[in-house]
Amino acid sequence: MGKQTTTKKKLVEAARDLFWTRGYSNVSVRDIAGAAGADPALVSRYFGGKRALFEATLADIGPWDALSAKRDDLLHAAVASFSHPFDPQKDQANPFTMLVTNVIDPEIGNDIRDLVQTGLADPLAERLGGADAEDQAAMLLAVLFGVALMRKNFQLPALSGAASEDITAMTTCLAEAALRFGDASETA
Amino acid sequence: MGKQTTTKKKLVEAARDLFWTRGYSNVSVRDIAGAAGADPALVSRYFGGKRALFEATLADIGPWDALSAKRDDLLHAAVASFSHPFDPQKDQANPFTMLVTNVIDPEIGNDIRDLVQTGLADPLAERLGGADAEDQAAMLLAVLFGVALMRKNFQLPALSGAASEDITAMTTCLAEAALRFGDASETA
DNA sequence: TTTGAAAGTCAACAACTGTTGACAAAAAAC
DNA sequence: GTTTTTTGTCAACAGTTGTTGACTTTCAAA
Repeated sequence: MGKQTTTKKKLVEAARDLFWTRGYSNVSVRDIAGAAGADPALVSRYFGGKRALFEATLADIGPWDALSAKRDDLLHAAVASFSHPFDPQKDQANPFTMLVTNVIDPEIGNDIRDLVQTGLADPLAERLGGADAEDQAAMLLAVLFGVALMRKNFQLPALSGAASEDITAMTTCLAEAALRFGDASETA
Repeated sequence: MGKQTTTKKKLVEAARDLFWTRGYSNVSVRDIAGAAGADPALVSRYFGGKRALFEATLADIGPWDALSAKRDDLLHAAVASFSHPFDPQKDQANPFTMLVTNVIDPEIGNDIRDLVQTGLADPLAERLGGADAEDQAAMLLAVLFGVALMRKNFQLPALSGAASEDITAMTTCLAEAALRFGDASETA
């Protein structure tokens, strides 16, 4: 178990690859089946439908690992997590980029919003603590998602082509600025 | 002329309202025609097709007004432009939010990328000047688009509900940080 | 070898998409 | 008042979508 690549698993991987980069409603069941070398009918048979296949795509996304980092490494880990692909071997899209690509969708948009709120914004705010934690979390996410948007979606050559260390440095600097808002009375 | 609301103009306004908020491929010609109180066939007849109607939607977007602001007001104008609706009377979506909502689209995505590059990033970099102008422009846009993304697409309550002055202040502060990258030798 | 469940294939369905051509109504030109 | 142009309506088209049911193949258990 776990090592064999069944047709079911092939479908999930093809679905992740396509859904996460092109967006849910821009990918057809036939596209996925074709990429997986399987029959379109198997999607409904195995998962119960297109929607359920997308949710299967989200199943093995763990909690945001940056949240469990030490206080000093929190920013570094957060910035890094936004540029690592989900499966480095297959160079699959980043889960955070996936969120940006699928919020707009009329069918799954609300699920994505919930995911961002309860999986990123809320725990981050709690982790930061303080009176203005919510604002700080929102602005930090704005910086992280903003840079990801420029790179992956708008594909600005200044960021797409640049060395990733430079981008990381600049992003980290902006992220630090985002955490300086509000309470100057940040005590223990 | 210009005052009467012909069916053609109604179609463009309905198309702008829907395309800009829901995204190009998530809106059908019948949706637009229904919202405009017109027949779906008129879209092809008047504009030549769905795609052309979308482009008609972009027609009367002027150049980025922040670029023509004085140096000291540049940031303030830039931040403000990202939160003003296109048509205040109709509370229509913001052109910058429209860009985020439509980059993903397989049909018009490339046009949107071109628009961001040649209409925002390039002129902004030229306006800023200096060796690292491209990086600064990219990071400034990342901040602006990031905050817009949090508000309009992810709809974080921390930003959606907050007083717009507070958001403006925080955004401006981050935008200033984005312009501090690279050349410490910023001379005239 | 026979049985029976699991895995996969194929054609077809209803719903929706953008677009077109034939037609009717209205307005303008003469 | 008649013609002509504009403006709008309607039904239908071909293509794509997700999904279903009937069927065949695979393959392990008896």
